[in-house]
Amino acid sequence: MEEQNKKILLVEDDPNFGTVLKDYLMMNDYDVVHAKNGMEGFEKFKKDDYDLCILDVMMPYKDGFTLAKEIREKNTDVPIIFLTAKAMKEDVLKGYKVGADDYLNKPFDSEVLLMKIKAIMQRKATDSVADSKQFEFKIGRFDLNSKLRFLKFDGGEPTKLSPKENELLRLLALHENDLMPRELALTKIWRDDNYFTSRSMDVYIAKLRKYLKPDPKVEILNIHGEGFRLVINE
Amino acid sequence: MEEQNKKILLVEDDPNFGTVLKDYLMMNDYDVVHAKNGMEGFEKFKKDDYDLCILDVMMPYKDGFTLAKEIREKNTDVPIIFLTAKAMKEDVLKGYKVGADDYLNKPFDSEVLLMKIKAIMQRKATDSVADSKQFEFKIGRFDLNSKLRFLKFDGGEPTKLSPKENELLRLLALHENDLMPRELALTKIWRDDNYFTSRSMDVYIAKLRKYLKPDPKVEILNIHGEGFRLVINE
DNA sequence: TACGATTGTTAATGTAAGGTTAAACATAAT
DNA sequence: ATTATGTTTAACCTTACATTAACAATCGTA
Repeated sequence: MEEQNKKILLVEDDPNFGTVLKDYLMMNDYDVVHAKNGMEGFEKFKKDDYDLCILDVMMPYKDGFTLAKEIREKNTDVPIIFLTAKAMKEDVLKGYKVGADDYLNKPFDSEVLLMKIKAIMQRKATDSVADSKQFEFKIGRFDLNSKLRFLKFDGGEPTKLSPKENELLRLLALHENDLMPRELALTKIWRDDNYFTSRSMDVYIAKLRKYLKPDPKVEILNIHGEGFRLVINE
Repeated sequence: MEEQNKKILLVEDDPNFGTVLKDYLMMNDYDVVHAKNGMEGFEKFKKDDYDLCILDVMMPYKDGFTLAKEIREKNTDVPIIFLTAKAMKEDVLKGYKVGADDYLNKPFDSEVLLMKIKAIMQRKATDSVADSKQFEFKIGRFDLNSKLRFLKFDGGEPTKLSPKENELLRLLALHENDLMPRELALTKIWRDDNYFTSRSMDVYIAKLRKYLKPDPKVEILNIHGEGFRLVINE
């Protein structure tokens, strides 16, 4: 069987540098789509599935961080590498907050980039495959479609879920009847674990409980100090 | 209950820098073990489980890469961050080859390190492997699920247990029919052995006895001055 | 058997975590 | 700009938990 090449979305406004980098990556057996700015980058991202995004931070109209945020709203898993002009601390911190997997200061050594890409791809490969491609769940009399972000009761009219509602319910469903640790949701969905994100999560738990009320057999239980449990009673 | 802190192995030969870094990490709620060289680092690594290793590259006797290799032989999963004196390409490449998750050039911003650590831990949190069997016990007609913290009698409605109740009953179950020394529970659960914690433990023993009353064959006996015994009579 | 030390048990207290609602804030859509 | 949508923060209340105190019962042994 032939290995499908990994797909990379490269968003870089400098046409020369962008082209060179694209060619270099393609020489190393990656499929590369090159977008010249943030707008275009987002359009291309929506149109296809990528294994990795490489985003320049400094771009006109829409900078890399803003783009990353938009990408994260569509897809919480895709790895992101930032290219920054200089090692600004602010940039780095902002990058990690948006969920960067790595960042690189320009100019950088292309071999180093290659290694970083390899390391990240490897990480993704070893990440539990189980939760990566699961987007449809049966929750008692509900059907959750996590890709389209809606929840159907008895096959009736779907309720639309917000991104956070959706992610949280999906995480709970992935751990059905089992503990879903607070920390897991906070690091995966909120990307930060502090008092406020924790309270925010509680608010979302309350919202989900409301959505799930129509089926009395479905409950979200709390395990004090640990997390929550989505239980389907028989 | 108190969150279990993440454990970090820090191997850094510069005593000043090492101590400062250790303190900084500990201030940010990580448990840090500081080894002063590669040898010591490997010894410490073998003796305990760590969530992350931070290795200085430049060290006498055994450099960071060699150490990383040895660590990788024992454990293919633990994340490793390298600290390098300068951004030498060779180092960076070598680091990734050994399976580094990230690397940082000295001097670096401590906040950046913190973000990197968070990002890595977050990645690992995804794995969430549940070794269920260590958490389930049969105690006479009871079933204790120590992960979800509940106790079922004859498969009926589960009783919720508090963290301390749960831990204590679990310890007793681990020593079923055998002595569970006071001191063990106090050091493992209360992390302190004094008059008050001891009294607190007695209170919890009383609570457990109440929970276990439905099955007359199950008792918690006291061994004066020694500890307690969870007995299942035939 | 008498006394101090240990254990059994219940209740009171203080603090932390969680439940819920609404307002404030932020951002995207129109 | 205005509206709609999504998220965070604030506020207030309830529940859960651990500790401590108080007092009774029991043990071990002098």
